[in-house]
Amino acid sequence: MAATATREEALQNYLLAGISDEELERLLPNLQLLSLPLGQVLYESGEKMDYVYFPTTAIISLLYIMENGSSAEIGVVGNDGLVGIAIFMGGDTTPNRAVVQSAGKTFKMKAEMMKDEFTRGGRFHNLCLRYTQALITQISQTAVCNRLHSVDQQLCRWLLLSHDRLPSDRLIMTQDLIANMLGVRREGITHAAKRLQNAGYISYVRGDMTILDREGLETGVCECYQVVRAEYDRLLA
Amino acid sequence: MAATATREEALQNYLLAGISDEELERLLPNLQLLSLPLGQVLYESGEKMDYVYFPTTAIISLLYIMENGSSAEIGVVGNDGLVGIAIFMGGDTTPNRAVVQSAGKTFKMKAEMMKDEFTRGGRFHNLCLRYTQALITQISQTAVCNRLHSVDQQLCRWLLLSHDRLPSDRLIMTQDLIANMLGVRREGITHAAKRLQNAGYISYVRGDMTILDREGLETGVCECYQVVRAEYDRLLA
DNA sequence: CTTCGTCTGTGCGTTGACGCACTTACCGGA
DNA sequence: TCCGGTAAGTGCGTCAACGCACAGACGAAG
Repeated sequence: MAATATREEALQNYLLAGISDEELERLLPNLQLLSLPLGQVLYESGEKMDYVYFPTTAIISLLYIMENGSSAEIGVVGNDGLVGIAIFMGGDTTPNRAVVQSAGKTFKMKAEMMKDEFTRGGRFHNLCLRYTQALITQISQTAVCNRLHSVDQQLCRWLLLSHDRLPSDRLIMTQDLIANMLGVRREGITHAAKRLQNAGYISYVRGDMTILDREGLETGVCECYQVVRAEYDRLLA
Repeated sequence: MAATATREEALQNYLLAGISDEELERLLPNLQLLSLPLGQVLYESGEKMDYVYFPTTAIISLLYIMENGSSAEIGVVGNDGLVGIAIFMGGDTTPNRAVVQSAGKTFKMKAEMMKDEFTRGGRFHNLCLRYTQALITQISQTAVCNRLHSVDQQLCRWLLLSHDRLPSDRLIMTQDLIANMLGVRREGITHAAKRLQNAGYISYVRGDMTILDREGLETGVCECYQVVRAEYDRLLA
């Protein structure tokens, strides 16, 4: 199930690919590769984080769960980043749930090892902070988008954010789950997805969605997507 | 206009109050106290940040401005924190505008000095990161609240967040400005504010609002406020 | 005291999203 | 091959928020 990482595998994660050789050598023996099934919960809200995760092909969704059970996504993490920033930011926990949105592989590393390496300073320290700033932009833009834009636009944004982090064009995900992520009705997603399918941008059957025309999706998205994309490119180049 | 800081003045900002004596001694000669008028812009979106600000009695709002001119607040900063996290996070800029929401005083410090002190590690470094995590929670909860809650609830949240950072119970702010912050219609604020005034929680005339009954406001707010409050208390105790 | 500009209040038609109920379509297992 | 469960489609009434238009109401300047 869990195996020590090779260099090539590790480089699939952009953060691990961006640090110095010396740092990577130190981390490699502590990185375990594992497969995550759809729906698995990595952290529960308020729960102490024992591991930090560096996804390669998996996508992780950060959700806030309301007391009444409804939920809304605040951000998404793929091979562009890491799950568990609270470990090095000093809070140890966050009031969010981290759940696997798309099955795939990820590295995990003990929280203590993460803290040690972060404390050394160096490229790893700086890159983690830059990534955190990019994530802040994503969360901020989610807030703005939730306030000002239609479900149609938000679905486009969500599909594009997912596609950026996906190893292929296929996304295994029911409309019901997407609705929970976006914090809207399932029927709202049905309508929006249907429009996108009629336009030829996507196709789907029973929880199996394929992105057919990325550029088409980009014509339907609000500016929020591009703002986030540009910040990720700028900060993690 | 700008004067070097005394120790007592500096302690009005919680971050400055939380660092070691040695660190504070180093910073004091570089802190300038100044008064900020309502509406002043500290940073423009994408603009290089030359200074970091540690508010004492002023309140700063972080806004995203859409291409079409509409806007939405993503977070608010008072004497509990600092404006300009991008300086030490490594990005130097953010796609947000920082604007004075409530006139008052703040310290400012050169970005280079901020980076130097941050790089030393120590309490200051850790406290800045913990503050950043608290801010992330605030932004996240703004996203959730924008998605799931009514204008009435959001106005209560906004008033409580402001009140927490205010030196008195008075808030100089028109309904039109509040609407721009929350990204809703001015009329929506009129209705919500009227209900709160009828309930005896607030009173206002032409841009001069007074909080009369904090506990009353807390009965009308969603859980988002308490989540953010608890994280600030936990992380910055 | 009057005037002008700004802030607040109100009405009304529109709309996007919601809640609910139900149907249709598809898949896998018995 | 049938059947049960799940995913997706649809209709309809409701509601919160929107856009717009306009009417007070207040305050400072002349």
